[in-house]
Amino acid sequence: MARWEPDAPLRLAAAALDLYLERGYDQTTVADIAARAGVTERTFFRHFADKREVLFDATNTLENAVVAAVAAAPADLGAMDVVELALSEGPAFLEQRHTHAGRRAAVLESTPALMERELLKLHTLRAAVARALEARGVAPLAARVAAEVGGSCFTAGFARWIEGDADRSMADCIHEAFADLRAVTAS
Amino acid sequence: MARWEPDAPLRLAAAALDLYLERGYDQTTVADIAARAGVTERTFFRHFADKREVLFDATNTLENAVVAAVAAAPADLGAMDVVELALSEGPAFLEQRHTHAGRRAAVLESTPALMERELLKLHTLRAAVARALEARGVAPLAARVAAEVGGSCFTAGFARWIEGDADRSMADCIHEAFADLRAVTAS
DNA sequence: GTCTATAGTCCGATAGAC
DNA sequence: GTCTATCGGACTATAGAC
Repeated sequence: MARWEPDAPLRLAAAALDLYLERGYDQTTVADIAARAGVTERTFFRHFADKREVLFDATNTLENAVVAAVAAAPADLGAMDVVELALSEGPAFLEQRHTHAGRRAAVLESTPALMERELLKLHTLRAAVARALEARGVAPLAARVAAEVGGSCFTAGFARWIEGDADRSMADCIHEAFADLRAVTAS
Repeated sequence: MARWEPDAPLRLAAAALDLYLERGYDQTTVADIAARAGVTERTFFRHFADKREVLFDATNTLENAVVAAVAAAPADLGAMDVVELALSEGPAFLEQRHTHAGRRAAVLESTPALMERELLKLHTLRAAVARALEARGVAPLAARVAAEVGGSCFTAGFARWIEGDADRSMADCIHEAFADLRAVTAS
């Protein structure tokens, strides 16, 4: 018999999301989260830097996956196509988590403090994509533009995926956002 | 003789920027800022919601100015041209504050907590621009794309203005960023 | 695991301006 | 009298230090 229940970070993240939804972010204390997960307050801060970061484990994984996908894209693709491919295929591991993503998005939307963190993560994601493009030989300015615009399409497509029903794939929704952009900018 | 020195918010904002530069954001307490401005801690929190907000007074003014400029733009301009005009002419009041803007940007860049807030403000600015465009009759999707892309150009142009010497106008730098975008997306 | 500093809130009191 | 800006102190929670 183990001395502790395993997967404390997982239980903490689940407890935090539940509580943020039930009673709101501000009305939830770290002590509440720790108690529901069956650990002490101190344990929470050992796994997560602060009360916000507990909702962003997948976001950090996402960045690595997308950067890897940029590097692995076929050599003959243009910068914008590389970005579209990386941002639609890279985060494939999220496809299984439609319900979770929706619950998480609901909390973010109603909590400016969490939205701030989300925007910072997306900002560093764009910067990482720009660097990965430059590593492929894309000119710095073009890399930055592609990363910025691609990031916006990712956000828009992801939002559409969450709002829709579970049977539409995230990759489809993101491709659709890129297609919308092309249609609008063509005119 | 008044009971207090006037302009407590101005003195607080100046003291905060100075201290954040001198010893860093984390190493500065609200009590430090209040003491340097000659008021109490309590007064700080009446004027600013939190320790970050003290650097964002101008940002809030900016949003109003840009939204007004969108509404006031000539009726025959396309969405993207309206955005370029509003984001280059709207914030004219910042032209006088090149030095201040540079000092502020230096603090933001080295302080993630402040960068988070900055990104949130830019996010709400984009959303406000999109709404203002829709009010002009621009289709929702096109309005959102124009606001997103325009926001990126504004950020890029503003950064260029800060890095350059004081004699280049902010409006010029922002127009240049829009021109860069057109050049890149044309190919 | 305990202790402590700091952020941020709430209540009330005070004093000048209008 | 009303409005507004200040100050004082007590209080909770976050987050980091020891």
